[in-house]
Amino acid sequence: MPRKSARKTAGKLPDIRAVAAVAKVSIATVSRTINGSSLVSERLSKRVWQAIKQLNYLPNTHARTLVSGRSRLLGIIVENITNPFFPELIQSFEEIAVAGGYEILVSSTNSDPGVLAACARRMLERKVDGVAVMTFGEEEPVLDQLVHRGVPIVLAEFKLDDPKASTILLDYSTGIHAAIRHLADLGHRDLGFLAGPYSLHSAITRENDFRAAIEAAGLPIQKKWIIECDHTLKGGVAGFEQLRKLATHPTAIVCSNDMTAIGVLRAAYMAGLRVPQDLSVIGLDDVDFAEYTLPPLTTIRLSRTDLAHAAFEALRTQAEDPDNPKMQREFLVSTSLVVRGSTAPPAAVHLKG
Amino acid sequence: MPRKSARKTAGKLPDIRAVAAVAKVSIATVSRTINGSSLVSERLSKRVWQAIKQLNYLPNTHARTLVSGRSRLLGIIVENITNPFFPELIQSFEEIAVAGGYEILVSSTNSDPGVLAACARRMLERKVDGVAVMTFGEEEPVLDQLVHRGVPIVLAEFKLDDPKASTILLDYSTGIHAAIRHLADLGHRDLGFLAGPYSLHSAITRENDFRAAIEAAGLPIQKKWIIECDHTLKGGVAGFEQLRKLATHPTAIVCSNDMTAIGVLRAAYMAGLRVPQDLSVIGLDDVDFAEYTLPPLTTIRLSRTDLAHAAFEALRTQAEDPDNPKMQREFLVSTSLVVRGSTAPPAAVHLKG
DNA sequence: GTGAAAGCGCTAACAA
DNA sequence: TTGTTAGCGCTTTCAC
Repeated sequence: MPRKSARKTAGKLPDIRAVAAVAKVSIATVSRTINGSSLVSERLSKRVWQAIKQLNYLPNTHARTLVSGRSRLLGIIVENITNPFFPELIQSFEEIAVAGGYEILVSSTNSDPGVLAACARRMLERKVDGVAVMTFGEEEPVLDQLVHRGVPIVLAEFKLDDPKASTILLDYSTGIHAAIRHLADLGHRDLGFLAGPYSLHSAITRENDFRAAIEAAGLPIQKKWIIECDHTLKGGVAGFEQLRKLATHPTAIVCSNDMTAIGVLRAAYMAGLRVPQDLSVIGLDDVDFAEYTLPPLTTIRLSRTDLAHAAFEALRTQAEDPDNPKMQREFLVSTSLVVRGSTAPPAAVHLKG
Repeated sequence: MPRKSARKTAGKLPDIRAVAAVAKVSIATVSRTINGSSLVSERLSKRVWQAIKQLNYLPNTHARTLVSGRSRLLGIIVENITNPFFPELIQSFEEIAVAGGYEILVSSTNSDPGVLAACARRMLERKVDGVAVMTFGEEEPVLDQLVHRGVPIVLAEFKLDDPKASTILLDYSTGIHAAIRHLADLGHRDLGFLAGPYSLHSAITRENDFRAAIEAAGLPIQKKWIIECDHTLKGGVAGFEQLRKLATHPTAIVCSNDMTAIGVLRAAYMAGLRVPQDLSVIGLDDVDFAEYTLPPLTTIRLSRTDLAHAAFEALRTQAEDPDNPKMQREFLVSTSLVVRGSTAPPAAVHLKG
């Protein structure tokens, strides 16, 4: 038996040449067929597809990327995959990207700039066609790396003056105003706010919108009732306890995200306070979980699907149509109030326990 | 100005040739330096690293993969990224993989075999060095694709007779026995079990271990108190409601996972039942969340870190040392009981509400 | 419409 | 120890 044949049967995966041989065409025709070029006659195209099926051929993306310069890989960097908001976002992003013919590379930074830089570097090595930076802050140093190499990026809540960078603006204001109005209508006047870590743009924007909404509602702002937390369950517990130590207490607490709110629910329970009778609580995000807390959480919904769509769209247009002069570079995602069981009219007992 | 220089300044990324030119060595030496070959003299190595830094050079992984045949990419396919268990697993897996010089490709199938097949195909195209299939069931059809192409895989709770396939056995038994003993010691005799979907190996194993533990504790098994749910919050609620409709009720419910248990907590609350006074509840997984439910959930811990470690180790050894005859192909991850606030001695009122 | 051939950026075998 | 060179599997001119 000739050597060549022996080697073939020995398990080498079929390549484009093998397909070409079986279909009795050139490798160029195989390539064109796979890539849907209109220049291939139906007759040959049919033969090629048949050969592909017969050999169970899978194109090698690395070879493809090497010559075409496009990897069809999109990076998504999130702040903390352990916060349910992000898996839900990743899930949407993956679905949309895969439907669009892309693969995704996921990284979670835990708000560590070093980790973030390493992620960016790895994504650069993998020649991603774009990166969605969903860290909501601390991204500036990394941006340079990415932008400098001409990789399209999309950021949340942060504008960058570079043609390759897009921004998704989050309109928290609508949802937060609705929340404050809801509370005011219920009769609350004393509102606290458990903020996210100030290192995040989102945390700052949310707090500002809270303050603006309070003023718009004609209510007083109590600075000591605005406390920086860290967007985690534990942080929510800690924030609540800090609030409790004060001489006076709010009758309702708005939280910068759902995790914080769920932490508050827990801490209030431990302190013997009933939600919503003794204390009203509002979250932000509307993670899947929010519907199942005790009591079900009233919260401000931020659609992961919308966010994922905007991120993908921004990246796709940048990657596939980079020279379009009137490309959309700003996207807006809105928020809305979802009323559930954690809000009610205020009672006499305020955080007293 | 010569054309070449103009082109360079025009933004082409530095390649290995550029580094070689700056360092005044051959490209082979650059390659050796990057790959830590011991054959490079310190003098040249230093020059090369300096040139790399100066040019801000990043090796092209696709070119590397193409010639070396190794992508340093590991796939991880999970059942449902929306179940907090999985993000925590992915997080661990990513950390370990990155530390080991690998990148990961994440996919979530939502228990859809079609999606799973598509994932596997995409991973094959990307030439992953291995795949961790953490779907706990329904993986057989896909296995063929992967195994047939010689890609190392690691499965949870499913043995495959192929030299490239490893298995992680989960010892639920220890944790479940401890849980039943805990309940028995508290005085419970009437125990229910909300199972996972029977399409998952894990669900079946867990239920079997529950039955075995009940018998071992000398307690009666009530078949009607064993109900198939689906490992989701909603499923937990539904399972509880089904249980409530029965003529008699268990005083304690063990759940196949934490999501189910949290659903039960929610449903019990809605039904006016107090946990743990009126009903004891035990989960399985010990997701981060479990500590923050109301009341904090007593649960059987399954370490994500251990699981991630085992998966990575299995894949790494298969990828890097495939011919080692005495390679470990079975790994064991254990479970243990974590007692928190959702269990207490039984009261007279049983699920009556 | 189709094919031949030139690389994409890198590793590894072989020479020196 | 270092350099030269032949591809890895594919896309994309450029001829025909």
